[in-house]
Amino acid sequence: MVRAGLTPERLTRAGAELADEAGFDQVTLSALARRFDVKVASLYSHLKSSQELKTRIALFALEELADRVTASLAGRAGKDALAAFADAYRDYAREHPGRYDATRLRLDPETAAASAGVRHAQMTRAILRGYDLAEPDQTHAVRMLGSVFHGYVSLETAGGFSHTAVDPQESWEWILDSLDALLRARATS
Amino acid sequence: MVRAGLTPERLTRAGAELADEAGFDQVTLSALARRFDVKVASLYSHLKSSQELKTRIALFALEELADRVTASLAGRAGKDALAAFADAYRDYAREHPGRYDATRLRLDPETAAASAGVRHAQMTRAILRGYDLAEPDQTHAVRMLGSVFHGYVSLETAGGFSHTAVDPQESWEWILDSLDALLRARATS
DNA sequence: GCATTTGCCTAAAGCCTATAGGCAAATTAG
DNA sequence: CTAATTTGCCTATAGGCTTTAGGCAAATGC
Repeated sequence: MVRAGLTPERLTRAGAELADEAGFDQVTLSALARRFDVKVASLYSHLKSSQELKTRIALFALEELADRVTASLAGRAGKDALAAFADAYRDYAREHPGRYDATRLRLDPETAAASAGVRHAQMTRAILRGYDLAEPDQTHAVRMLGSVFHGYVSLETAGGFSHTAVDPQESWEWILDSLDALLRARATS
Repeated sequence: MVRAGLTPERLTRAGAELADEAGFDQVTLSALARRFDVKVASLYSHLKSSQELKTRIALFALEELADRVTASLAGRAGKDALAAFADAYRDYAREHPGRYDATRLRLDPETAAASAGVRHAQMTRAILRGYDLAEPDQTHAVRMLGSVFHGYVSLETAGGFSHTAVDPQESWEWILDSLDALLRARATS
C-alpha cells in the first residue's frame, strides 16, 4: 500500500484548483478524494471536516490575493494606487473565480481576525492616504471602495454585464475615474 | 389520507421563508417536506428538482423586490429617487436575507431574460434620467450603481462592517451623497 | 356511480459527510 | 538493526439529501 502523501496544505491547494475548475460549491471531500485517488475517509486524518477544508481554501485565497495586491501597490500612490488595487482584485477574480468565491465565505469572527482579511482592510486605508480623508470619512470611503470592487467583480463574473454591448473594461475605467474624482472632491484640505 | 394541498406556489413561498430563517443554502426539499409534514418524494409531483425550487424562489424574490422598488420610486426624481431605490434594496436585504441571497442565484439566460431582473435594469435607468447621462455613460453608471448597492448590502449582511464603530447608516448616506454628486458632475449639459 | 386523474405514499439507488476500528508503512528507540 | 510506536490509508457503517419508480386512495369528471 503506497501512501499518497496527503497534507492539509496539499489538500487545500488542490481544493482551490478544484474550486476554480468546477466552482467553489462543488468542492467536496469526495471530489478531492477522487482527485488524489484515495478513499474519502482517509482525508479525515488531515482535515476535521468539509467545513475546515472550505475555511482553509478561503484563508489561502485571502492570503494569495493580499499578496498580489501588496505587490501591485508597491511604489504607487493616488489614482495609480487606486487602479492597481482595483485591477489586482478584479484580475484575481477572473483568473481564479472559485478562489474569489471562497474569499466571500463567512468566517467566524476569531478566524477572520487572524486572517489576511485584516491586510485587505489595511491596504484599502493605505490607498486612501493619498486622498487625505479625515475620519469618519475614511471609513465611509473604505466601505464604498470595498462595495464597488466586490460588487462589480461579483456581478461581472456572474455574467451580469453580458446583456449590453458596452465593454466592461470601459465601464471599469469610467468607474475608477469617477471614484478618483469623488475622493479628491472629499479631501479635507 | 388527508391531502396536504401542496402547490408550486405554496412551496416556493415556504421556501422563501425557510431561506430567511435558515439561509438560502439550507433550503432543501427535505427541509421543506418536513415543514409540510409530508414525505420528500411527494414534492416531486410539484417541482421537477431541488434546482427548480431554488430558481422559483429566486424569481419570486426578484419580483417582490422589483415591486418594492417600483412603489418606493413613485413620484420621485433625482437624488430622492436614488436614495429611495437604494434604501428599498438595502431594506429588502435586511428584512429578507435569504430571499436577497436567492436573487443572486445564477439563472440561465433564458430564465433571466423573462424575469423581473429586467425591471430592475429598467428602474436603474429610470433613476438616471434625472441625471441626464448620454450613452455609454449611462450604462457605466448603471453598472456602478448596481455594484455599489449590491456590494454594500452584501458586505453589510455578511457582517463585514461590524468591526468598526462607525455607524453603517452614516456610511450609507455618505455614499449616496457621493454618488449623487458624482452623477451630477457627469451630466452632459 | 364509475373511470380517470391527481396527490401523496413506500421502496430503493446514488452521492455526500462523518465516525469507528483495522492493518501496514514509516518513524523512533533501545 | 530490530522492536515498539506512531501515522496514514483502508473497510465498514450510518445518516442525510436528491431523484426515480411504482402503488393506492382521494378528488374530479362524465
